[in-house]
Amino acid sequence: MASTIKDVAKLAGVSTATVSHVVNKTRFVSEETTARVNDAIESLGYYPNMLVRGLRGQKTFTVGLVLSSISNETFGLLAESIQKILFSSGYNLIICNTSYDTDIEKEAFNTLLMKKVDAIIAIPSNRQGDKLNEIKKIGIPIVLIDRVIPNLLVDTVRVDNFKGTQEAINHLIKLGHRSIGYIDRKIDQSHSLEQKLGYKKALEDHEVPFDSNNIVRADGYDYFSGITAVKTLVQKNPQLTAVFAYYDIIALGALRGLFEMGYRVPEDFSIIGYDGMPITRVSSPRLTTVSFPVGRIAKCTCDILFKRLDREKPHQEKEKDIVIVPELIVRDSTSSPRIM
Amino acid sequence: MASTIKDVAKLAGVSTATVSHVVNKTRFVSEETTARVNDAIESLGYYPNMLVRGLRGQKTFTVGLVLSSISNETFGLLAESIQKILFSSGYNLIICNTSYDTDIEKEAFNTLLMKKVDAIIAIPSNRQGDKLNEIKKIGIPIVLIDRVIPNLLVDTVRVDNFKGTQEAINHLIKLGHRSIGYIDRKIDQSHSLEQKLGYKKALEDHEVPFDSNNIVRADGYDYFSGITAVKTLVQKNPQLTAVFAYYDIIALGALRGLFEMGYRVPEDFSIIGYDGMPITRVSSPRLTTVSFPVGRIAKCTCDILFKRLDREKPHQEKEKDIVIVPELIVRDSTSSPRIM
DNA sequence: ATGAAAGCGCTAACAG
DNA sequence: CTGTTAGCGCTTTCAT
Repeated sequence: MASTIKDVAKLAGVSTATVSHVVNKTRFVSEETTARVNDAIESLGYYPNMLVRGLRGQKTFTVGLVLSSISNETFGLLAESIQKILFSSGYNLIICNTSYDTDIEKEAFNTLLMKKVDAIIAIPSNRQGDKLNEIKKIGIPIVLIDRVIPNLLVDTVRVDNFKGTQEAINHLIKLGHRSIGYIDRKIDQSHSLEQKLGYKKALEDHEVPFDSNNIVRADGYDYFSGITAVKTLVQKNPQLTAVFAYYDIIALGALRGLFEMGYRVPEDFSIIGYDGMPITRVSSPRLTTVSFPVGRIAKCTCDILFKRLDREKPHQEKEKDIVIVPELIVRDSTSSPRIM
Repeated sequence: MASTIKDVAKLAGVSTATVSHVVNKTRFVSEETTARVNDAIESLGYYPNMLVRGLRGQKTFTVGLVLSSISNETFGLLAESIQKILFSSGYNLIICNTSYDTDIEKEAFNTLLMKKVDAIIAIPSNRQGDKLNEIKKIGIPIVLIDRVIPNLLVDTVRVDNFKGTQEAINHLIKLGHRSIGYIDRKIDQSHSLEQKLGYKKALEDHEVPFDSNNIVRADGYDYFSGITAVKTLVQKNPQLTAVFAYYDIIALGALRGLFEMGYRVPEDFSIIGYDGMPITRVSSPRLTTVSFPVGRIAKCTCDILFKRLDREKPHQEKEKDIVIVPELIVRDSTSSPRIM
């Protein structure tokens, strides 16, 4: 039912070559012929097939994005920023949610390869080294966001989670906290390991002894996991006066958990989250957090991508490793501890 | 650099037909040959080109999704649900954010047509009737979510926003409120008009006079627009004791605005939002709202899609019009008004 | 100023 | 059990 270049050519009484040239303005066609062709296009509802175009001319103008979950507000914002930038340059985005499942993730990469995307952007799990290396060998540009994978040399835009967390903990220590809990990710990822290192460094710098009992792992990535985690933590260590969570949603859960346990925040307990999600402005008290600079990340990522996509020899250049330093956003969930 | 079926055929010493049949298991190939082909595939890193496959066999296994903004948590959740269902059936999703811009929206539809998607899912603005009619004529299945467009007969999965809002207002009236503000959308859309009708009906049923002064429009679709809107509204009408907002984020802004004006919620003022976003569980007080049943919507949408995509004559069947009734979620932002 | 035709990667009908 | 080949929609030389 959808019409093709042939239909247009026939109706306009010209060759397919002429139609092609009218559509792409790629060589001169007389005004009269152009008009006839355009009329035919209009009346047939002809839309050129970009996929076939990519067959000869290489590019498909499609980019794949692989991440765990787009309903995570931060990732949603990031995906949206990237999509907008790409779209305004004529590219489309195929988004694949992996739901934190390594098999789905691998399948996602495979599908994108079969869809012949021009490039892949990923926030992958750390088990995907082999697949990513394979993709790199095939010659598809890849940009990793906020992840570092051992033995994999690809373009990377990452957030300095070490510094981000360090600053957050510094803030707590300066306020007078000495017993600072830490809610960690269920399964280690490069970014969460960086965070933990930042936590340790801040303690060390201020000669606060590190105590592994102050660390718990949240069961999941949602609000309720945060509630459970903070309760476990505080029951184990009643002397804690503050807690850092690796992710805002978990921190908001912790806020709720503490509320349910009868603590007031920030009077009795301080909380810091991580990612600077818009939602943290809405909680009560508003959450102190560390920004995940979505806009800058999207921009850097697309800049790298465009460079790789435009050049003849996209792999001549050395791999980029852009590091973005996040900022501490101090709000109302942190204050000095009460004198006991 | 990416290898093709020819490369594989050459390396395995067979014809391209054989490779194709091995890949698609579409006719018997001897064990030995199969092994040779698979070895070649492996060592070349061959990924079949799905786009070209679609050239002959019709389908591209790609579906387009057009909506205003995927960073809206509700839409993010919806996009994610849809993506997951489609992916598990072998389809990919191209997501286009329109940023509430009609021109971008039109461009998005055009691009999807050129990408030869098998179907389009959209939550469009109400100005897109012509374009959608054109798409329908071309023969691409379309499913509209939560929007009704005049003079356009296509499959639709919609939420009964009339009933949803009616119930919300009923709830307020039963609590004893008589002076109920209404924060409306900046620009009318079918769903917001339905909401307003539900508001009016509830008032009418309880013989509460309708007063157009109780309605304001929020400037934008964000938190801060909610703050401004509620302030305008309350300054104009100090006798109000409750307010309904067409969208949770606006309601959360209203919550903040009232707080800044010195009102306590729900003691001095009741608020109801709309969409049942996860974020509404986190505010303080937790927001009473009307659920937008994302899971059911995604399921229905994909069911319709699969039916259209599987049949030989996908347009024989009559257009579906599925209506989903949302539920009122009563939480802590509503209570009886104080006796003046 | 325009057309004819080869070829991109793949599938499927036909041939053997 | 496997190969040959036409053709899908389009671009791009080459020709006129």
